Amino acid sequence: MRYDARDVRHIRGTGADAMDLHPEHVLRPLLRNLELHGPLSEEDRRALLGLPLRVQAVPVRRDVVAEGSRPAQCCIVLSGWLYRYRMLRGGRRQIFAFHVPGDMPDLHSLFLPVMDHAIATLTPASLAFVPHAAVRDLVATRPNLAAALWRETVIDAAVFRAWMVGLGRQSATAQLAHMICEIYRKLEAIGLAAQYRYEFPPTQAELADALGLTTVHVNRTMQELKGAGLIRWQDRTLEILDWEAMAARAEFNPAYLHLPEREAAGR
Amino acid sequence: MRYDARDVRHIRGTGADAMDLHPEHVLRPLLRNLELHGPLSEEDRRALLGLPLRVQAVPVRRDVVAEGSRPAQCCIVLSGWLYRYRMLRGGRRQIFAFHVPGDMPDLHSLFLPVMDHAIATLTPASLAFVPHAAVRDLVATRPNLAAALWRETVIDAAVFRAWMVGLGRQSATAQLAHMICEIYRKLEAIGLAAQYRYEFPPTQAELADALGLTTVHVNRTMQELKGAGLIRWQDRTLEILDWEAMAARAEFNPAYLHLPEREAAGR
DNA sequence: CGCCTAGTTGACCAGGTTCAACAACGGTGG
DNA sequence: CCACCGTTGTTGAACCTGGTCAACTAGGCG
Repeated sequence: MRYDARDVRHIRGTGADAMDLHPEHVLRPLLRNLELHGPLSEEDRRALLGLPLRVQAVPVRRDVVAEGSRPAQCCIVLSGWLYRYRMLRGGRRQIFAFHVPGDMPDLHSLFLPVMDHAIATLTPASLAFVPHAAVRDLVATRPNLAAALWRETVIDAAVFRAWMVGLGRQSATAQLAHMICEIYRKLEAIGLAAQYRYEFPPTQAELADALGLTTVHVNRTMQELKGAGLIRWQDRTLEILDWEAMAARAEFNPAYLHLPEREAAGR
Repeated sequence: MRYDARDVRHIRGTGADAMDLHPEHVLRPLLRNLELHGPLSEEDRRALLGLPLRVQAVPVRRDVVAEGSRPAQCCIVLSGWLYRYRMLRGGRRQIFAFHVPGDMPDLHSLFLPVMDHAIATLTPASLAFVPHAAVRDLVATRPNLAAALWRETVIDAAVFRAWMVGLGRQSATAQLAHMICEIYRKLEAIGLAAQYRYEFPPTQAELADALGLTTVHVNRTMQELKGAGLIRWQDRTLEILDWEAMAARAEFNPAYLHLPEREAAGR
């Protein structure tokens, strides 16, 4: 679990594949995310879809935004997974969040000029970049969109708190189970998972840095969950075999994700 | 470090002392906070000061906002310390943040209808409550104020991330040292601390729940810092005797607090 | 005076780490 | 086509940071 700085390269000039196309459907997951909490007006939706985008394919394990940099744009995940992390002395690393399609992992950079952490690709990913100026315009003129985006940043913080509980006060097993439950609910909400199965690309080393554990212990903890018949995990695909038992072990209460009630009518 | 639910009472009807006065100076610390990153226009400032406030004194160790509640107002800390926390089965507790004068600890409730954690007083405190409707009006009509408040929520999240690093990847000593450094810089920025001294009211049990440790270990860790001549702590007053050594031990880099550069001219 | 809270100390214990070796796999180049 | 190598995952054994339990001290306050 030691990392070399060279291990993660920056995307500039490393084979990133720029694309100029701007199909409206690329923002579908983001829209779905923003509208989880109530539909946007047709005007708001048009304003959002009118944002100037630069779509770019980024290979696996590249820094998209470096710690200490001063971004002039925000990125939107179109496909693939990203993660946010910070490196410490001695190669230690803490991962703060995983991001999936529809997320804007550096929306906060609109307000904080200098990045206090980095963002990198966990898988090959397709990203859309929007200039800060354009987003600033949008939120200054469209209060409802501003509210929807603000809410995204605030939910982000709620997820941080949930992870803090795991890091500070839960056993390795509970914490890992919690993460597995959380990711399922998040993916399910935007239509990227169903029937308790989803693609789960992190390596055990990445999981370890998210959970504050070692790879060795993640391995053993994962085996415990498998052995107890709670999950299956092969070929990057995770299946939750016993949701109730997992949720109980994790003390998982999805309130913090602030998703719409699932029994409510509609989507 | 076991807590009884009855240990923290809700403020309603427990001797909270309502006041109707509305002196403008009560918002001084909040204004100072919002203007750390650039002055507000005279109009924005007036709009902020024009918010309808209900000022209330709250005794120590009372829930101000309960987990699961649906706040219809935000609170502003005028004096005293608050903390945000979540309880788990078996009396475990994780504290997410300490809040000092000038903070709005539940600003996020403007967007998240149900509280996923609680807020309580760490010391007797004086709070100002503002109806959500009034804040909503404010941010809908005054984009610059909206941006300043949004930034507050986003800095909150940055502090969560710093704590996650401590919880996940630092030794007890480093983590405690980090917290001591962080609080000093925060208080200093709003003029509540200077010369490396400040009032530090948390008990060791509260520190333990913030750091993900036990009171016993907090006690020993604190003695280690004292023994090494790095800090002094008596009568709720903390003094950092060797800032450089503390910052080194904590790997403290204040960038995440997003405070103005201290060498820059001005205030 | 008595009680409650906060802090302190010691002895023992355990969850998770460290170190080391190895297996499985996929990609690559000769 | 296969040898080679890097990455990822797996296992065992020893170790250590921080937890648990329990007892005790020191204030503060009614």
